[in-house]
Formats: sequence, structure tokens, C-alpha cells
Amino acid sequence: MATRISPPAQETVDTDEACPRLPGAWEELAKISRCERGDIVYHQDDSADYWYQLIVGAARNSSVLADGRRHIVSFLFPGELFGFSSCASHRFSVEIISSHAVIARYSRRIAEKLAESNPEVSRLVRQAAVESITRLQSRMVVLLGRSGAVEKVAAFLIEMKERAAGNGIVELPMSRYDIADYLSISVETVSRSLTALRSKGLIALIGKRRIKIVDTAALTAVAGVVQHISR
Amino acid sequence: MATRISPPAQETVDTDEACPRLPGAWEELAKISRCERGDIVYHQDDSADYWYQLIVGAARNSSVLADGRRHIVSFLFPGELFGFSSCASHRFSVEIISSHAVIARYSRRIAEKLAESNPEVSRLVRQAAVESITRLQSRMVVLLGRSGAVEKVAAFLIEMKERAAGNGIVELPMSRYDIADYLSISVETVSRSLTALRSKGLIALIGKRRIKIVDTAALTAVAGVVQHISR
DNA sequence: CGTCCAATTGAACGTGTTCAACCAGGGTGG
DNA sequence: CCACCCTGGTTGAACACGTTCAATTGGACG
Repeated sequence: MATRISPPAQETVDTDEACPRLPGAWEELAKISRCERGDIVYHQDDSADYWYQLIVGAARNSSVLADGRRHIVSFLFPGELFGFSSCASHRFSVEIISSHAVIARYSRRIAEKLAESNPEVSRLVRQAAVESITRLQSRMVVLLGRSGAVEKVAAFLIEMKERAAGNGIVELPMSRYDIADYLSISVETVSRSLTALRSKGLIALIGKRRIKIVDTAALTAVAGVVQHISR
Repeated sequence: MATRISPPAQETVDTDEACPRLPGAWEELAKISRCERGDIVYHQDDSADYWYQLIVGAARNSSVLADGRRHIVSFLFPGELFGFSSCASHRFSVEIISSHAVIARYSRRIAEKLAESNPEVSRLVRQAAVESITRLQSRMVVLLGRSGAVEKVAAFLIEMKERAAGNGIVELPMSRYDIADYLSISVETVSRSLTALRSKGLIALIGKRRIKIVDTAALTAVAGVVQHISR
């Protein structure tokens, strides 16, 4: 059952990933950890002493409501900076969903100081925040825009295709339950929507967690004209 | 039909956050405009050369989808900073909904330079962005997490109460259609939810655009455990 | 006073939820 | 090795809720 990731297992590993190029002062600050599926990067209500960046793998950023239901606010992919908070504690939990992952941890106190003294870091952090806002707003439009379930799932698949980087085949690191909680529909409806898209010939399922997008144009059309974010 | 005010700005991701006290260098940058209901601060797809701050009044931050439907991303109230973006053009429109309003305009080029050279401005702008993210995430949880329409409307009323600052009586500067597009439910359902809350004795309607919250505790309970952002 | 649009109410319909059964795969223990 | 279970996923059927279409009211303004 989901072990908390260890206190800093710091090993110096080159982070020449898909993440944005950051100044040396920033990179030196990184403490690298390896983790596995189910590890919890931080928990709802933990104190927010660090910023994080996902280097390898995938994670979910979720919140559990009072009635026990869960909502997934976002999925995290390589390169993404997360863990910003306006208050002293985190309001959401972040949990690894890929079998393995690598994350970088940055002392919030020092990182903030750096962001104030170093113009380059300042700009990059602000840019990361603004992009996060853009993505959230875009997602809100997609989800709350009164599309049907099939449209939501189609939009989700396209988002995954664009973010996880695909050559037509999209790996889904998350379960159907995760997708359901992300789109705010029931698991059954997610499943039905997928089979609907499959029987229309727009996608093909390879196993459970792998999807081939057969007709991208048609899928995009189903999703509605969802203009996506330039990253 | 909605006159455009002032030269357009390029690139905007509206961060809908409350604005803290900023240093003199910042305040000197402000260009003040007065406007009226229906005025468009900027339009979807306009290029954005400015950041904005709403001083007096209320505005809506919306986007029109391909099929003609509209979605309201956020309502803007006095003090809020908006118009940030990472991409080249506005993805949303901002329109005044109160009879009169006052807004401040800041050259984005200069403001960004200021944010990079002045640690205080840097911190405050970053803080505004982070709070905007928090608010968006919170709103997402509230809206997507609660299934019932009555619960959404209840949550909306409480949000308005907290933001517009009320002594029990909440002024609603927006129409039922605006509320509907904000909550992604139909106007009829908004209306029905309001009457349901009224007949339960939780609220009272004074005219059309003014609501008295009779039983705050019960209304909060209906809204679900909606923890709100510290501003 | 009449017009126009926002707001409300009513009734039929459609879509997603819910409850339920079933299937497939992986792990464990006898 | 097979039986067993347990979780994740799919499918089916009844129901509930919000939408939609439609009619009515109410208030603002000319």
C-alpha cells in the first residue's frame, strides 16, 4: 500500500530529459529520487516545503472529497513542474502511476529565492505557472463545455496523444478508474465510450492500456474543436 | 453592441486572482480606463500587449466554442489581476458586466521586465499566478466533483458571497445565463435550483439580482465541503 | 400601454448513473 | 498444476437527473 517516497535519496543523475533547459544554479538544487507505482510524492495537507519536477514516468494529482469520492485534477508527465502552493500545505496528493519514475525535488525556500534573484529562473517559473493555468483553463472548457461522454473521452485521448508524445499509439499509464475520476464520469461510461469509438473505427485497443488512434481527424472532430496548448 | 476599449493586448491567460499591494514602480505603470456594461476589454484571439487589473465593477472571462456555445471561465471582481499569457494571443474574451467599471492597464513588456528585475514584483506576480492555479483547481474540484445541480448553484452562491464581500446579501452582477454558462448547466436548471433553495428556506430572492443567504451553514452543507482559497 | 428580453415553470425526452452480472489476467497457496 | 481469489475491465437493464421544447410571467424601458 503506497509507501511514502523515502527522504532524499540523492544521487546525481543527469537530467537531460524532455524538460526545459534551466540555469546551472537551478539544476544544482535538484535532489533526485527514484520511485515506483503507488509511491506518494506528497499527500493532501502535507506541508509544502518543496517544488517538484517529474523527470521520468507518470503521476496523478488528485484530491479526495469529504464524501470519499476522488477527483483527479491533472496527470503529470515528464518535464512538468508541480507542487506550487499559495499556502503552507498542499491541497492535493501526488501519486506515481507508472511502474517506475524519477522525480526532482527543490527546496521551496531556496527555489523561491532563486526565482527572485535570477531573472532567467524568474521567467521560467512564471512561464511554467502560466502554462499550467492555460492548461487548466483549457481543460475546464473541454470538460465543462457540455459535451457528451464520448466527446470527453475523445478529447482525453487526444490530450494524451499530444502530451505523452505518440506516433499514433498512445500508452495510457492510468486505469479506467483514473480516467473516470479525471473526466468526472463513471467507469462504466468511460468503458462504453471507448467501445463506441472503437466500433466506429476511430481507435483500436491494443491490450487494455494501449490505444491506437486510427482516424485522428475524425477523433478530433468528435472531441469538438478543442484547440490545444502549445507547450 | 459592446465597444472595444483601448488598444488590444496580445496573449492572455487570465489569471483570476486578487491583487496585493504593489510597489510604486508598478503603480506608476497603470493606465486607467473607465468603461460600461458590454464593453470588451479584449477579445478572443486578440494579441495581448497588456496585463490588466479590475479596479471597480465586475467582468466575465469567457470563451466561445466552435459550435457557438459559450463557456465562462471566471468572473472578475475588484482587485483582480488578469491578462497573463504564455502564448501569442488571447484565448478568452473579457467583457464588463456591471453597469460601470474601472480598469488599469499595464504594458506587458515593461511589467515583465519589472517582474524580472524587481524581486518584490517578481514574488507578487508569481504569487498571483499560483493563487490563480489554486483557485482554478479548487473550482474544478467543486464543479466536476459535485454531481447535483443544486449543489453547484449552492457552491456558486457561497463563492459569490465570499468574493463580492457580503453581509448576508449577495449582489449578482451577472445574468442567469452567465451563471448557467459558468456552471455548465442550463438556465432552466439554474432557475429551478434557486427556487429549490428558496423553498427550502436557505436563501431569499430580493428582486432578480440580489440574494439573501438565510441559512449559511445549511447552504454550505448543500454545497458540500467546499474549502475555499485564502486570498 | 405595448414591446422586448430575462426569468420562471411545466412536461417529455435523452443521456449518464447505478446496480448487477460477467469476464480476463495475475498472484498465492494447497 | 489447478483451484481460488482479487482487482480491473466490460456489458446489460432500470432508473434518475438534467436537458430540451414550449408556454407563461415579470420587470425595464420606450
